Amino acid sequence: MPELPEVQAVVHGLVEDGIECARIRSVTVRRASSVNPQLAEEFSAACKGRTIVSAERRAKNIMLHLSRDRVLRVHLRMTGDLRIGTGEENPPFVRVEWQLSAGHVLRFVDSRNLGHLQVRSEADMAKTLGHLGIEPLSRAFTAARLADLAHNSRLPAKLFLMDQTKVVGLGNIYAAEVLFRAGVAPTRAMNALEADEIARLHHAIRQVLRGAVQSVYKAYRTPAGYRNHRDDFSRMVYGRAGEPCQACGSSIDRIRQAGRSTYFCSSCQR
DNA sequence: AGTCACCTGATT
DNA sequence: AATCAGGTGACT
Repeated sequence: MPELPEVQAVVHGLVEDGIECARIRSVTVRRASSVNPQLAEEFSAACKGRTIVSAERRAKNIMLHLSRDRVLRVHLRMTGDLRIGTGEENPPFVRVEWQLSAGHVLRFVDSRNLGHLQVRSEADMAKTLGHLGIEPLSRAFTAARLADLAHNSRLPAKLFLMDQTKVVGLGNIYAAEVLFRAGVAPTRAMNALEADEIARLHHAIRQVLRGAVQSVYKAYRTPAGYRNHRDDFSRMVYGRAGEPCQACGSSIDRIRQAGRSTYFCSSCQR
C-alpha cells in the first residue's frame, strides 16, 4: 500500500523517535511467515544484542543498519507499518516485536500478512536489492536518464512507472497522478514518447513525489500514521472515476492495466 | 506481456 | 456474497 512518500515518512518517524542508537534487547516473532524463508529463531538471534545504527529508505524498503554487519530489511507491501511505542499500546495485527533499550518497543504490524522482513549481511543485502532501478529523487535521475530507460521499454507508461527495476518508489496512486500532471495517457508505449513528453514526465515524477513527502510528513503523527494523508494530499485522478476532471471538466476514466485500476482523463492525457 | 498467488479487512 | 485494496515475484 505505501509508496515512496509513505515509506519515507515511516523512516522519518522512526528516526524522530530515536531508533538510531537503540539496542535490540530481544525479539518476538509472532508470525513466522513474516520472516520466511528465514526461521523465526535465526531471525531473532540475528537481531538480538545488536544496535540499530541507522535507518534509511531504499525504493519502498526500510533498511535498518545494525551493528556488526547486519541489515534488517522491512517491506511493508500493502498494509504493513513499523512504529515505535512505549510498550503500553496493544495494537492489532502485530507480527514482529523488538524490545529496545530505554523501554521502547518497535512493532511491525501487517493485517494482510503480505509484508516481509529479513536480516542479511551488508554484502548479501546489496545483492538482494541489486535489481532495483534508480531513485527518482536522487541527482542521478535526470530527464536524459529517463529517456534512456524509456528508449528500451515498450511497456505502457503506467506499468513502466510502476516497474521497480526502472524507476523505484512509484505505485498505483502516484503513477496515475504523475501521468495526469505530465499529460501522458497511461496506455502509451514508453518508447513511443516524444522528448518533451519524457521531460514532462521527469518533472512530474519529482514534483509529485516531493509534494507527497511533505504532505505525509505532516499527517504522520496521527493514529492512522502514513495512511492519513489521503485526506490531505490532493489527488487529481486516483479514485475519481466518473468525477469531472479538475482541469477540463470531462469525466475521469477508469481502465484496468495488469489487473489493477488506472484512473486518467482521456482529454487531458494523450 | 498478461495473470495469479500471496492474505485479510473494508466496502458495496 | 462479491469485489476491491497504495505491492511484488512467479508463472503461463
